[in-house]
Amino acid sequence: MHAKPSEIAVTAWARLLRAHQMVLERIETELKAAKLPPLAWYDVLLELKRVDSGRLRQFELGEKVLLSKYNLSRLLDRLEKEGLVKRETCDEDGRGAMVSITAAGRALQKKVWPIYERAIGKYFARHLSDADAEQLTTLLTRLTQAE
Amino acid sequence: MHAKPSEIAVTAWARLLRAHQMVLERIETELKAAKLPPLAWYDVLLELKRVDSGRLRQFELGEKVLLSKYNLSRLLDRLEKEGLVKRETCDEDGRGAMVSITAAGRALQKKVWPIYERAIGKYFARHLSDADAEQLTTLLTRLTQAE
DNA sequence: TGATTATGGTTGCAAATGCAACTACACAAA
DNA sequence: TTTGTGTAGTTGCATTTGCAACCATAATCA
Repeated sequence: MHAKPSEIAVTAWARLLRAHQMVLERIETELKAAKLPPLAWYDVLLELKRVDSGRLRQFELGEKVLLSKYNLSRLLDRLEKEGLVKRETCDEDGRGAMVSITAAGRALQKKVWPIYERAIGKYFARHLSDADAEQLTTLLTRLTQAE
Repeated sequence: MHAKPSEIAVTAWARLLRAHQMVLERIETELKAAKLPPLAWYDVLLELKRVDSGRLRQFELGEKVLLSKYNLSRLLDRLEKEGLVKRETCDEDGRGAMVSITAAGRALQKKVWPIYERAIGKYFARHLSDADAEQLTTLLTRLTQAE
């Protein structure tokens, strides 16, 4: 059974929704103005770049970027069409696909980051001290802990 | 000019994205399981219900729920088709539309709330003390301040 | 082994979203 | 009055999302 949330908590949730919407919308607008692709593209490229091999099983990638599998499937279609990632069959698992980042993908990630970073500064970080940010991280991390 | 955000801040932003995605997805799933409409519907109904008159100019509503005008326009089409809101022409401004909540709209809002509330408890509030929630509210509110 | 169930991934179709262009009215200036 | 500019809201079209059904392989178990 789950207790009714306190009013305070409900307010916090409402604020989370609004803050997210507002900041994200501004950042996306900034990217668009710079003729860059949407954040989801960046997100995928970053997760791939982060691993040494530059490759992930599609479902692992999906877990990292929190996308439904059909959504990810089609996002990868688009990225692949642009030559940013490559899909290969997976040797260990006949069902699976390995997704790897290409040189063009790495290049795009590098190109987007400064603009994205600036936007994070402008619409998010500017309003928070480092101590604030740390606290926020702590609180939010609690929400994503399993169960 | 805007300073580069600190690493701490970037981490906080990343966590905000993930926490939002995760919690929202769970809550929406809960609503769907209860055969209820998506949160956006609730959001609109709630804002209308909140004002004494039960009526708002469409653009005011848009500001509250942070929806682009075309998106709101079509969301209202759907709500109106379901008899949850009513659009009337605005006497004071010939361009404008007044949106008012109907009895059915109020009823739906009332019906959704307990399920939504429970879900907030289960996927959000449960992880936070009241003090946490209050802090979170403070931090997030800073982000949505004008400028 | 063979039958069943679970997992990884894709796809057809319907609904929702984003963009840009549009209508209609309001307000201001000349 | 006319002319120009800004604001409220809608709409056509292309893209993206969501759902449900699907295919293929893996894993489980009798």
